[in-house]
Amino acid sequence: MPGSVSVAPRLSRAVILDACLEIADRDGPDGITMRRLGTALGVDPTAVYRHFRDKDELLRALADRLLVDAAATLKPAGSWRHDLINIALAARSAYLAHPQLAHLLATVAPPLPNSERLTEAALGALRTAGLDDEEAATAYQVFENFVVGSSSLDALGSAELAEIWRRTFAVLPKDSYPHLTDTAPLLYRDPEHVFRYGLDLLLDALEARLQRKRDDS
Amino acid sequence: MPGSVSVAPRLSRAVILDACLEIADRDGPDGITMRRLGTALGVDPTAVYRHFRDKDELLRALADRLLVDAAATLKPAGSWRHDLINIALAARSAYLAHPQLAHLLATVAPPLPNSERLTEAALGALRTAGLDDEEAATAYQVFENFVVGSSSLDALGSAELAEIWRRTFAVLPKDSYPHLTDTAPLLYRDPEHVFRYGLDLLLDALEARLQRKRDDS
DNA sequence: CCGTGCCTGTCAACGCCGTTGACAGGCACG
DNA sequence: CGTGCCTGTCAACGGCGTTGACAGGCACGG
Repeated sequence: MPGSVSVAPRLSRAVILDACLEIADRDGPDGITMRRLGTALGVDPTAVYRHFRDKDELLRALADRLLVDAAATLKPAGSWRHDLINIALAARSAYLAHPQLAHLLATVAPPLPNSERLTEAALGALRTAGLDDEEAATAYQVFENFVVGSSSLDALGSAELAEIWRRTFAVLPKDSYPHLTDTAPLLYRDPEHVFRYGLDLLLDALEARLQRKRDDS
Repeated sequence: MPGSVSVAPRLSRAVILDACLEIADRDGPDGITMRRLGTALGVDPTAVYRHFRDKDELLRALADRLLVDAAATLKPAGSWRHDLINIALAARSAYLAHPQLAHLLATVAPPLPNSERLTEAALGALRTAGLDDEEAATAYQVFENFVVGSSSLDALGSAELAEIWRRTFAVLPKDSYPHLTDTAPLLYRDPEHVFRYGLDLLLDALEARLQRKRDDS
């Protein structure tokens, strides 16, 4: 009786991943459940196992899919600084497009083809800027940690959560927490601005180091 | 029959949290399960609910406990730069002491008293450095994102995982991934060094801004 | 034309999870 | 002595990921 008349139709990795995105956007990341996935697809939950070995592989594929757009928009911008900014913003937008899945991106193990393309571009920018391999590798990891860290933290911090923190801070005793009570209203207001500010700090410092290196020689 | 002779003994929040730490170190973060917790404590799993409303509150308490040591070692070091370095290292060590729980620290909602003490200290350092409230708040968030992001990413990246990434990179086609294949052996080798390098970059940039601001006036 | 075998979806079941509600014993206190 | 709270027990709920046996449809070789 079930699936009786169906002639050609069936699942595919793409269809399943689409359904995952819908569910994640609607129910949050923990809403992605084999059973719900089955219901959403009008299919027995275990049918998914014909296309993905297990939930882990499913989530890995989902993570890589999130980076497709980011990797696609990569174009050299003329200066290493602008290249890095573009890469950072592209990666960040992938994280924030589906905030519920950001943690996934930070967690997941290789291979993640589209992530590799972003890494390549960033490393290229740093090397053409003038850093030797050793320092380029180090600086890249700082860059990655900052972009991935900031973005996934921003993704899981909602406006409500920010409000909770501010309230918590505002209520602290003013004499033992003078700075916190003073600046509480200013915190967690504009993650985008914080991100740009931090990125500028990092790039400024890198430029200064390159300049100093040039002066030395 | 069970618990027959027991006169005084019982659970307490502290004992439960100790057991959580043991389990997490042994079985990973997902190993913290009410049932396993019960077994480890020689007690019915649901007994824990007499001390914590639910697992969420338990994990929040656990997260705050991880920060106790970090908050306890806070001492003004004489310069805002050293203060920030100390705060960063203290927070980082809390994350890395129980790597399995790092993600928890980044995720958990307030109140987290010991986290608030760290925030207060960092904000104080930035304000005494000479930043106005607005910029101090922004810079603090950059600082927080960098420290928390780097540390929790480092915590979940093991030596084996790093090796997997390096291998993945090394195998990529050299003509489309020239930079990645060149520098692959240098990546993910020494997170501690990367962290210090990144921290220095941020602090250098802040110092430069302060200097420029001083020159302007 | 038939038979064989793979591919894909179905179904029932396993063991784990967090959490609830009713229950029971021990202790403190009036 | 009685009362009531505090804490641990127990059975049960629904949901989870995953497995293995099963069934139908299609492609392909004889």
